[in-house]
Amino acid sequence: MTVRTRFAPSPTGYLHVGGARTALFNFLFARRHKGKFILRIEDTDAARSTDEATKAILDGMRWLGLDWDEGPFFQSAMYDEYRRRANDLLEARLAYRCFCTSEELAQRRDVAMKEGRAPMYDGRCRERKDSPDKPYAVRFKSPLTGSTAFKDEIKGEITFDNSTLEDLVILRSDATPTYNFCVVVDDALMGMTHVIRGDDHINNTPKQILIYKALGKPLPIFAHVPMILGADKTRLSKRHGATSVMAYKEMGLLPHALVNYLARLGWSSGDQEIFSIEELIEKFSLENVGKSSGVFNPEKLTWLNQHYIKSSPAKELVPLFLPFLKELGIDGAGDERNERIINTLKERAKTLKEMAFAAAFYYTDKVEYDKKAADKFLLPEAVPVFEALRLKLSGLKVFDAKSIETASIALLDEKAMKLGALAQPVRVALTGGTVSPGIFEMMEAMGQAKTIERIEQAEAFIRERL
RNA sequence: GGUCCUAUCGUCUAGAGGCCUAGGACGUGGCCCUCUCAAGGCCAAAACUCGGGUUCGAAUCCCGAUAGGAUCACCA
Repeated sequence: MTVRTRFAPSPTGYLHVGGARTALFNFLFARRHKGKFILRIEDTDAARSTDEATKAILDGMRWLGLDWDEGPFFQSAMYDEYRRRANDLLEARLAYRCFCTSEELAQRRDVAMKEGRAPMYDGRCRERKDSPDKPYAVRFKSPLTGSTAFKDEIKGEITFDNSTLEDLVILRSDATPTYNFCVVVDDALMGMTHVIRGDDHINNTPKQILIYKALGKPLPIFAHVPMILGADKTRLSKRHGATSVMAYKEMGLLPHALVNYLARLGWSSGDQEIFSIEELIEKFSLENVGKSSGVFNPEKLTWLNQHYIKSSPAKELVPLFLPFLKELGIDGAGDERNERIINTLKERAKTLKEMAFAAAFYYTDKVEYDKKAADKFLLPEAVPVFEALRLKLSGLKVFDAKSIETASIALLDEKAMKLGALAQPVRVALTGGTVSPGIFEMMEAMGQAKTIERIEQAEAFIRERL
């Protein structure tokens, strides 16, 4: 039997990191077993579901590279099917009509809570023979005795006493189906072999198993993935910083960095930290998913991002980098220096956004000098050095880091200077500040004409200040 | 409150009864390298929640306590 997994978000907001990890695990598991990964949108809550949310989720999935093989399917398009199945259960007396109103139910719940009892539906409509001409909901008839157990692929054997399971509503009084029913009908009809989802669904599982049985459908294998927590060990939320997948895109993260991070949050393969997507697919297994919840750690994510920026060819980084440059008002598209520029910055940028920020000086016409930097390094005694350097540089036929370095060292020898005495003033002349890539590689990336022009500008600046 | 799940460095984790003086990674501190900043290299501090069993032997198995978390809708 070919493996079929699914990711089934409800379109009530953006794709958050928890959902993304669930999607990733489903994706990896399906790919690992050469199966299918299906996307299904659970939009049975008409009031809270939006098209924007659906689009945001799809965008997030695509950005992460979690390609689905079938779907997206929408539950809202399958209402007739759910109703048909609910009626089948009604006819088979595996479900019944409940005429209690929401108000009555709420009131009984309050009383139960007050008296310290479990706020469960008391089943009073279970054996009703009359059928008043009133609106009704359809309730699933849950067994009163015995227990329901399943073997979770991650958590192991889990058992529930049926007496703790209530008769849940499967069709509301407006004839719309409810979640626990839809999931089962869909997963059964779509032939899911593995249901991999957050462990907040563990408590729903026995109810769903009972419905599978009532429907006469085979059970899938269940795997409940632990939650992702914030630094204070409570459920991850906006309080803990960005939770939206796309927010990480905007911060300048590489999608694979997030994928790698998410994969390692709750899953491991020995001591390995860095995984290509192929390795993830090859090595992923449910048995290596941990049982306990994990804290989302932005620092480690950043480290991975830095790692991938560092090790990606500049060529691949260019198209990802340009939009961030654009945000700074710089259109770098088509600049043939882009790859060289990125190469000078790759090792010192944690994010693409940071990289764009650090790269801005390469593209501007004139640098603005940082006050402190200029005061310290753009001094009169630098002028003759700048002039000499300029002369050397303009004589270079090949303007690469190596030649520039050779020429510069020669100059230092002539002037009996140390490199340190040259580097900082040049750095300020070229970038306006005191922090930058190494000056030789930087000059190469900047280009001969522009480098010389900047040194001239610095000389002019110093003269003006005299 | 009922039910369910979980418990190794601050964090992510390795660990499938002796290979554990508990390993790796992020972060932190120190040193080295060095034209600034990074990157890199080396070193360091840092954990088996507690209590009972089982066993010749337990981080690993069992029970209990404690602590966290999840869930209890005509939401998904």
